[in-house]
Amino acid sequence: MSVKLVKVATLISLDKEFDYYYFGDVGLTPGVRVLVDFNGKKQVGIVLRLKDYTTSGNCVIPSINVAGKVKPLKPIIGILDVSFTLTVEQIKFSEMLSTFYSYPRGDFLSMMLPAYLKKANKLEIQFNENQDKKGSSFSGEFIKGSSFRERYFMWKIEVKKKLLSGSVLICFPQLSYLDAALKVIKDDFNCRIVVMHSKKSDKQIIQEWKISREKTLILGTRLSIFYYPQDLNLIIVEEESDRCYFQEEKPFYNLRDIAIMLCRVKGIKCVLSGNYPSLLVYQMIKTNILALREQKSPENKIKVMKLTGYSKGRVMSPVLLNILEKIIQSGKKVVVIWNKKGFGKTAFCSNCGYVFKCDRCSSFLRLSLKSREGVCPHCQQKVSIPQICSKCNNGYVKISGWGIEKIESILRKNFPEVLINTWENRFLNSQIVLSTSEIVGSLYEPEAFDAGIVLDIDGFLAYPGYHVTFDAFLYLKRLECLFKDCLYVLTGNGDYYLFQCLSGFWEKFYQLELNFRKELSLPPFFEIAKIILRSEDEGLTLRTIGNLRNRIAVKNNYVYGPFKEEPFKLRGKYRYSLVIRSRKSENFRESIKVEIKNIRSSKIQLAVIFE
DNA sequence: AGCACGCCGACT
DNA sequence: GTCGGCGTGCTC
Repeated sequence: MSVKLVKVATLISLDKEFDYYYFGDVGLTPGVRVLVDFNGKKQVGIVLRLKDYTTSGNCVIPSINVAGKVKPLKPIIGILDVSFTLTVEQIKFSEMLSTFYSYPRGDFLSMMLPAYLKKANKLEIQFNENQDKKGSSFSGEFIKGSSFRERYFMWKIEVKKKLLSGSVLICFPQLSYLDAALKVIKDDFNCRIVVMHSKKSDKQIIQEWKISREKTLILGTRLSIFYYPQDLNLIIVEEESDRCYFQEEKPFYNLRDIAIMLCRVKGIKCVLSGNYPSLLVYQMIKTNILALREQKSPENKIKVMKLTGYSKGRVMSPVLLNILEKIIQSGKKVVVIWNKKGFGKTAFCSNCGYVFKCDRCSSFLRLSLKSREGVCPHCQQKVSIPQICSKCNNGYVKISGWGIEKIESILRKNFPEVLINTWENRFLNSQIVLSTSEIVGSLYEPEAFDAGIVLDIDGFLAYPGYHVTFDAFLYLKRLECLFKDCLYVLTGNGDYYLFQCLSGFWEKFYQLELNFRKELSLPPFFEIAKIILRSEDEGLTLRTIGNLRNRIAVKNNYVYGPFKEEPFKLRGKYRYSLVIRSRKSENFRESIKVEIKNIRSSKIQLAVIFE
């Protein structure tokens, strides 16, 4: 029996490894979870490496030198795995991620373990050998198709082939997409299918983790990549351009980047799939890092309707009514898209001007005229809207602005014979349906609507931020796929370059947008970090972000803010943001992370968006 | 991540 | 004087 020196990684936010000792030869290999006494507490750690301990002098208890002092080592308290939890490759990969994102390895190891395995629970699975399968070589491609079904038929054969000798991971940006896709996919495969996402309980996740260690088709959201099995053979990233793939909380990763990195490590294929690529992926296509496989889209379905004169700025314009009239007369069905639920935008007292709001958030309520009630879209809190103002007891409460219910009621007056409903209350035979942008998620699989009319794209474009134009392009292009005949886009800014690029050769828009980004020193040519601090104490938040701003401004000339983040108050927390711009450099992200490390007050929460 | 230690301002 | 918030450093 020999004494082993065991190098252990903790699951806390640290890169350091700690030494423990262990008497014996069996049961310990890299990747095994062990229980150790860490800082007086029992903690789960991962064995990184083992060494034979050679006694120096006549010490019986193994010890090490820490800063010149000899410290006795603590023993490994227990071994939690029958074989191992992480493979050697996975440990190495956590180190790669740690380097790439300049964030401690412990955070990535922690992502790789299901919650159940982070606690001192035994894992009784016997894995054969800790040897990772490697593919022959990395390759990447972008598959461009207008609907999920279309893209699916382009990569389905590949998935079937790869499943014969390993596992395949298909990632989705949101749960609703995953659910819709599962319906399409599930009957085509007779292998094991596992679904992985954060809405599942810890118990469900560990269950799925256990059965997905080999030859499994895994469908999941962004976290699922951290649970990849060692026989992973192919990764598909659906709707690669979706912003949901970026995690705004530490350790700040983007699933698309990790997917490509992992495929490189394993020498397997990575398929990015989507309606349109992100700007970054477009550049990767242009530089031949990714191949492009494109389903030639059918004829263009977007019609830009310029609003001028009387119609400009109006929701109920003659242009809208004319289009509806034509569609209804031809016996077709149409969806009108307006991005505000409820009856109106604000409820306020016509006497004292008091605006009714949720007391935890500063955003607009979803206002119902019938129940005279407002529901907060963020925290679901209900606010009653009285007839007479409850603040001044003297003045009618008015509901102003436009919501889909108001549009619905006015259209009913204009088209009394037509069946008009909101999206939630639609019937199979509804002729006009009023919907918010929720239609994009729920109609991942197109339904039987002939036409769509987008009413509020000008409102969308008015939102501050350099990427609204690009986002609007992706949004309209996604909507375009949902309708059989036509998508009408009503705008008062018909000369804006976005509207010139919605039909014809799609790369034209990418070229123009990239030119603007280059001229204005914006991503993907420059880097941007947006830091958002939030806490219940507004003064503290502002002070902290002010200090942060000053510290960053010493080294970086391009610091903007603090800004009030919209919504400013969210679930009782006040939000301020900073925007930092920098030339592309290796250490930009790292320098930001160094600065935000100091914000560790339990009161203040932090989000960072890197672009 | 927690937790201890130590510094500095507010307050009976 | 001392209580407590919070910045800093450490964990084998």
